[in-house]
Amino acid sequence: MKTYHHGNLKQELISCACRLCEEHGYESLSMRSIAKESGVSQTAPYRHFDTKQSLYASVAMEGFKKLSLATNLDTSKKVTKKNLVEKGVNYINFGLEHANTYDLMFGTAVGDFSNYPDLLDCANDTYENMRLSFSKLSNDSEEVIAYKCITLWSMLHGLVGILRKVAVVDQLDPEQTKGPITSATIIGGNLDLHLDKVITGIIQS
Amino acid sequence: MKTYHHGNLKQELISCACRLCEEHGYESLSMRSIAKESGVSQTAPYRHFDTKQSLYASVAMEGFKKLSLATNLDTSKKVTKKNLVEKGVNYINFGLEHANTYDLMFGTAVGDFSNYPDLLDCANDTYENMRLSFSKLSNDSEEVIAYKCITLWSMLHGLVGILRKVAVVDQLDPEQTKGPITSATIIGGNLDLHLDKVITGIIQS
DNA sequence: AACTATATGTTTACAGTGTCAACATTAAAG
DNA sequence: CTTTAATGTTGACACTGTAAACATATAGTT
Repeated sequence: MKTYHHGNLKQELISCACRLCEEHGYESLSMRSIAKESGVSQTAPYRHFDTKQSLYASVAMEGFKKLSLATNLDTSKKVTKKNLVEKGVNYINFGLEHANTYDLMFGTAVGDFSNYPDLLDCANDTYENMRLSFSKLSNDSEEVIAYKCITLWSMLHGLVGILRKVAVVDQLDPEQTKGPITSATIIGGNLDLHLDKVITGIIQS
Repeated sequence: MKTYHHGNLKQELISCACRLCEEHGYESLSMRSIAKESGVSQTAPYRHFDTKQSLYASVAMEGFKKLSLATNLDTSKKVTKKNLVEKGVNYINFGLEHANTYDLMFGTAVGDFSNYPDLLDCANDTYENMRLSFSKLSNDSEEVIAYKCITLWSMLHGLVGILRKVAVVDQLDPEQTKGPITSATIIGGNLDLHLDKVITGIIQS
């Protein structure tokens, strides 16, 4: 029984877009394709999203929610270095497993987040948990904590980017003549150890 | 005097594409627009680029050449930590000043570099200079050097990404109630100092 | 120098895109 | 129950990537 009004179209469009983005990347995501996928006319999405970018924003927002779910620490309790390393591992894994969504969240496609207050809030939550984590770990001033946050986040974000560029990092030396450490080496067994080192350094800075 | 054959079309298409990419981002770059800009028919570019992606690859390659120019150290001489910090600063500046091109170089738009051997070579050069720089700095094994390269590159790459996300980092706390350190603080006077700390940590690792 | 093959450019065409305007139908508010 | 606002559809426009068929100039061979 098809009704003229869908009833829950916006939500379906978003989850549909999230799925397609996740699977094929946001670049191969079209207003029309999600409309078709949702069994609705080509221009129906425009009743819910002014522009394609604002749909992107919604997908990115879902991404930040998932990222928070996957990485946020319980900051009501005490936070240890081990917790922070765990958080880092989870962040990297999220970035690698949801690579296409991650691109949308940290790329330029969405544009200025301040145009999408809800999205900004979600991104804020992610950052805020990291800030709180550091503040539960030691007695640093807010300046130092902010500094450590940026340093760690950069590190994690960069690692996601570089690890994904297997094409750049591993293929740089396809025959392994110059050194056996590839991104796979770090991804494989040594990620914890690597992050432990890095985070130790940041904490002490 | 318009001749039927352009004479140097491929090069002009590339430099045209580089300029447009630099100015407006690769997403707003079309085969047809660069054709028009070069005063040639819509499909002429297809005599030189099988696909839009292969044009992207050429633009990205130019990017890596420029990146190497801006950041490569003279590895015939001894390399100091100071040199490495300088290299880092230059890398960050390149990433921020050529943000749009940087996206193309490190994003997913080009796809697998191994489809574009010339591009792969250029990316290789960039990495190779970093490898050599570390190897001229100390007597680490190739494993350790590779590890340090990935760590530093991740750090730099991540910093470029996060610093650009002023929307994420600064706007996370627009009113500066929680901490005065913003991306601007690091970009401003403290980038050298920051990189010095980070690189010192990497060298000692 | 004449002829041929190849590289390079043009025209035309097709399917897909974002987005707008005009219209249709339903649910909500009075 | 009537009006209004929300939600959906149809049709259209300008733009995109790219393929096919055709045109012209350049390079190579006799």
